[in-house]
Amino acid sequence: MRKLVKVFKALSDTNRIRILKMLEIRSLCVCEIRDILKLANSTVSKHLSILREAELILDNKDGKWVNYELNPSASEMYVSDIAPLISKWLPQDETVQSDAKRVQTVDRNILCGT
Amino acid sequence: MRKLVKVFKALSDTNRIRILKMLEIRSLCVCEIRDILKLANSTVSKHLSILREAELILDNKDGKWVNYELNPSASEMYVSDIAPLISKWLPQDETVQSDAKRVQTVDRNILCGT
DNA sequence: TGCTGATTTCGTTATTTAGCGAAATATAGT
DNA sequence: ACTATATTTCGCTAAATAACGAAATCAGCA
Repeated sequence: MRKLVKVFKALSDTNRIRILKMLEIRSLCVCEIRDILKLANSTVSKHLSILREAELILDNKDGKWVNYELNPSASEMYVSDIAPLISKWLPQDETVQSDAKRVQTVDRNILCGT
Repeated sequence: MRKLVKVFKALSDTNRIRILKMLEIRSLCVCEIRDILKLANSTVSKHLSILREAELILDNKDGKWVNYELNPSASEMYVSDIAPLISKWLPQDETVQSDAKRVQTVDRNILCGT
């Protein structure tokens, strides 16, 4: 029960839903997400830790970057069960669609180091 | 998106999950739920209004009682999509099981009027 | 080692939420 | 109309949450 509620809490925030939808496209680092969501780094990092605590995503260190990706383990709920539902319930959400475009073009090497 | 987040928020509370699981068994009034959850009437009423706002449940007036039931409309997410997932993710949760027993025996005519 | 840059943690603030009891509302029966 | 009772609304408090900036951490590189 505790786990279930933790997952739903993780899902009950617009920015975290946007992050999950973006990670469906490809894995991203904190500063790429920060640039798209227009939030402070620390805020994005907190959202990511909430999603990680709920075991919805994984983090992979790659040098100075941390790549976040959807948790692919079959035993986890999100990818197998929830993600299709969110897609079903969010048909053509404008924000999600514009985020998706940004994900295609965003480049961590240009973004960061500001 | 707003609707989606509202549904997840409604689902991200242990007492509200318990209420939904109980309503899968039969419709209940506020005081029956209050007796099982051991919360104040006003608190239960608030939880029910959150679930109703998310369109997960419906209320039917029946004299002085208000019967709450799962929203059966096929277009609504909970019954068709979420409820099966919760059942899958909450196999044999102790609290849910003991709530289910209480639902069988609880009687509004005895409970209320204290 | 020391520097730079990406990320996380810490401390703070404003908002939201869960809970309660008391007061208000609504309905059934006298 | 009056009373009893089920439910909702209101006002409040305590705890949780989202956001930020500053400070700390961590990895690569000179």
